[in-house]
Amino acid sequence: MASVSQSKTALQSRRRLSPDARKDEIVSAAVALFAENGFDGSTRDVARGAGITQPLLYRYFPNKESLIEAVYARVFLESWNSEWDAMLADRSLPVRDRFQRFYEAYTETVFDPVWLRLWNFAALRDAQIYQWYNHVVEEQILKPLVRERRVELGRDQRFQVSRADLEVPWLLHGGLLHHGLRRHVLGIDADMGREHMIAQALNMYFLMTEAQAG
Amino acid sequence: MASVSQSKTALQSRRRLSPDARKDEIVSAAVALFAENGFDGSTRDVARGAGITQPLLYRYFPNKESLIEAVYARVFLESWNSEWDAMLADRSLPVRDRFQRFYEAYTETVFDPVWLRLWNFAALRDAQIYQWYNHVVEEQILKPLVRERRVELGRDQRFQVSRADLEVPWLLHGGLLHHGLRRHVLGIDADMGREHMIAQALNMYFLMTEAQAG
DNA sequence: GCCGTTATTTATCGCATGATAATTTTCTGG
DNA sequence: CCAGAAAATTATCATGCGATAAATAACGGC
Repeated sequence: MASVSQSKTALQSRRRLSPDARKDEIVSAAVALFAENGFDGSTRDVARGAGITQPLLYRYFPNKESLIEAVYARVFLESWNSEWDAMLADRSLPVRDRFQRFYEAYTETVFDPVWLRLWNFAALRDAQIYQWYNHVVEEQILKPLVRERRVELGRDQRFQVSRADLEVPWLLHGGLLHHGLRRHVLGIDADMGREHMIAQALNMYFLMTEAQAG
Repeated sequence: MASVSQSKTALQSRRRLSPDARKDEIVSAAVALFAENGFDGSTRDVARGAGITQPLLYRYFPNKESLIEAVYARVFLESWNSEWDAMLADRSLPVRDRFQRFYEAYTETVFDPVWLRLWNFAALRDAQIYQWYNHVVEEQILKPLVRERRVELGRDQRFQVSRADLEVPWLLHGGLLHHGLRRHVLGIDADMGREHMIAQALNMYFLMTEAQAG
């Protein structure tokens, strides 16, 4: 019955992919499953999602932990868009506009339920990745915000950005992230308020820095 | 060997507690374990923490899910301190002072690693408890903030507090919670900045409402 | 078109899990 | 002080888990 064997091929996906392609599919399945069920999701369910048998997974990852690390890499390491750096540095626009645009793009990535859930699961099980990503946020987003705002206000730029300078930016950045989770868990409709929430956060920062300057 | 039986009694805790007391001990053990390992922590580990055997747990809870619900009740339902309502309503103090005090007390409870971790675990597995608690925060904290601030500014109090009025309060409240998690996961030292962070958040709200008023 | 490399599957292990039934032990009321 | 209610333990089951070894089958190069 060649037809059976063919329909079988058609149904249970093509076998014998290149190692790289197979690995990618496994990671994709793991991302989806772990985002839903947390990192305690089983390797059998990952395999089912990838359309393969469970032991094959162990040809590509020596153990479950290394699969989890691959998920981290896919979702967190690769989530930073290199265009964003240019956006934040573009002094042809006012700081407020730059960061409004940036945060609209950034939250489009970061408010994705998959990203949000994995982020929270990861924070609860692995302090290291949380620490690393917070460092990235601080260096790539919050410190540039403080610096660019100083430039705009014509203030002395010789001083480094201090811990105290970052308190308010962290408060607002955290508030936005919290809003993302809230709106996902509560099922808040579509985009209602995302841009506006960002605008409010920036409003407060600009009001605050203005008050300090004057 | 009566002495052996006695030392045994001393070591492995007294048997035959009253049902209520035993139940409380089980829930306490579950709170500690689930906060650390998430709700996938095993019933055997809960039992070990409570100093009992695992099947006994099933005399007090028909299944694991009902134990989890008991943990929710212990940590979330019972976490609201009734004195707080009085604090927020006490018009002998300026709104800013009232909420500064309140948030210092509130974050003392809510920045407890056990509370923070369980809260995040719960949000990821059970939208309902998250929804319920967010409603409590909105009704008990954020709406009172908006209303009392209106009174202080002598503005029209006939209008209900709208979704838009709550955007900024939510942003700041979320920012504070985020700060709590951050400081726990990153192991930030002691109380450094907690009061100051609260003051900053309130500063921004008051600046914002002042600007809108003027 | 076969042949060997290797991607993939089948079979299986040891262990941990949630849950149940039967047994034992402890405390209390008469 | 002892009898019985019930608190607690021991023994056990079925299932699901991460992981490994052996068998099979698909594809590329000659």
